[in-house]
Amino acid sequence: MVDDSQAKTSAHAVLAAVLQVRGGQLQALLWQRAREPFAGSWALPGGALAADETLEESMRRLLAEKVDVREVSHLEQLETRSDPQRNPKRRELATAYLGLVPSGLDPKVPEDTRWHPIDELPELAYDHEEILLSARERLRAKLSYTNLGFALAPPSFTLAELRDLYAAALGHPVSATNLQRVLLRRRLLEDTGERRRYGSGGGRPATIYRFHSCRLEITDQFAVLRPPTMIP
Amino acid sequence: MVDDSQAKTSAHAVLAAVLQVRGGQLQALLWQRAREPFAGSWALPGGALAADETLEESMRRLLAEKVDVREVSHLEQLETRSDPQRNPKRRELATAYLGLVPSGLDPKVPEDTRWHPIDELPELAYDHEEILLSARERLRAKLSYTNLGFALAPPSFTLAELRDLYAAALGHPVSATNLQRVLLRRRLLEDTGERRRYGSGGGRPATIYRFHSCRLEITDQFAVLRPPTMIP
DNA sequence: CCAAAAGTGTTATGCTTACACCCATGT
DNA sequence: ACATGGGTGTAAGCATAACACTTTTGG
Repeated sequence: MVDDSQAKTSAHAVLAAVLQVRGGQLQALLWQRAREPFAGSWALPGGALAADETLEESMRRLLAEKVDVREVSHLEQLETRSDPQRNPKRRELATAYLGLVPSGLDPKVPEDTRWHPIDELPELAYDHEEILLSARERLRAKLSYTNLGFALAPPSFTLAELRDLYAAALGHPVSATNLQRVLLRRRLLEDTGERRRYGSGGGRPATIYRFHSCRLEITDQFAVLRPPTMIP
Repeated sequence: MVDDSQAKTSAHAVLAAVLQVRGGQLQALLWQRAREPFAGSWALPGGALAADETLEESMRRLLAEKVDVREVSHLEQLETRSDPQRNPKRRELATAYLGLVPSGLDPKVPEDTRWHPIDELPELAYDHEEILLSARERLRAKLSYTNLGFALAPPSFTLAELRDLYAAALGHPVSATNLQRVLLRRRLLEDTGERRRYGSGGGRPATIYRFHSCRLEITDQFAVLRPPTMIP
């Protein structure tokens, strides 16, 4: 039971699926392993949990070696992987996180580290491909029912830009018209009052928006089976 | 200087928030601690992860000491807790699971173990109250957009019975009329062809239904920002 | 015939998509 | 003027909530 004075111990790693929309594609931050096991394969950033850290503190510390942590706009725990075979060298649990970096930033990364479009992944080490794909699922779901878009977008943006971010993350075309209506109705977006002209060629200047809040909020409480309305 | 490539190790526990609707209330399975720390407080069932198990295998093994595991209709990972202070005696990570037991069963449980209505919890040990409440949130959300009801319901049931289960789990009144429409539209329920009469007194015999599937399925793909319909 | 419980019909509402149309700007 | 992209108006579709009404049983 819990009080077994004999504490079982095991190595514990943290891993991050760090995602960013770059060049119109959803991309993941990966580093290439030089040593066995999985030499040559690509891996998620991460490392070992230290003695007096929480998992999230550990994740932020380790991520700092790859990207400027201040540039990570959102970090949330995904799942803890525990297959005894997942690491061929030793028993190791790994807790995976989803990290997001706003579009437009280009953090300096180490030599062995690169962004990879999530649709054309190289050979990945361990169970990292599964983790990456489940991170993408989580992102897609939360884009629909929370304000998580703030974590993909720069501080301010036009609707066309935001539409491209959503389309890249969701993997399907998104209509700027309808995106605007949904996000305004939910009061996720604010008009900054500014306007921006597109590069060359004509066109009406676009309204520049920002997200009203940059903390995760559930904005579309699951519609179904909601409590009865109390207004008589 | 310590070689950092050596794996950090820490004790790892698994914990289950086991929920069941009994007597019209959502209840949680808890056992009362006899020893320090938290002697007298109530705790979630769980224990230490063994060397060659996955977390889920470990969870099922430890749960078997409390309830017949065959009676657990659903088990899913929630979250891994890692606050270094969460266990005052030693550093310990804990991975929490949500377990569900169908209504109507009454598994034999040990002396120190009892069901508690989740609305009137006793003093709980460690961070177990937080875990329990987040388990309830997860259950409530998934009842709305998946077929998870199968895990709360007996093999067959009338709509009035199912309505009571949903109401207990969701914590608000549910209309049998509308529940029927939603679940039939989504093809979650099947008519068994049988009918059942209520105890004494009149009343039309109710149709007996069963869930079409007893594996978790997402039935209400988040409505918003879905891909454009391809039908011209 | 009446009470009780189950189930169906109907309407209203709200959110979303689709698409046509109008607006503002550069060349 | 006209091309280009931004934004609004509007209608249609669909799922759900609310509630009245019908059906089926027992007494």
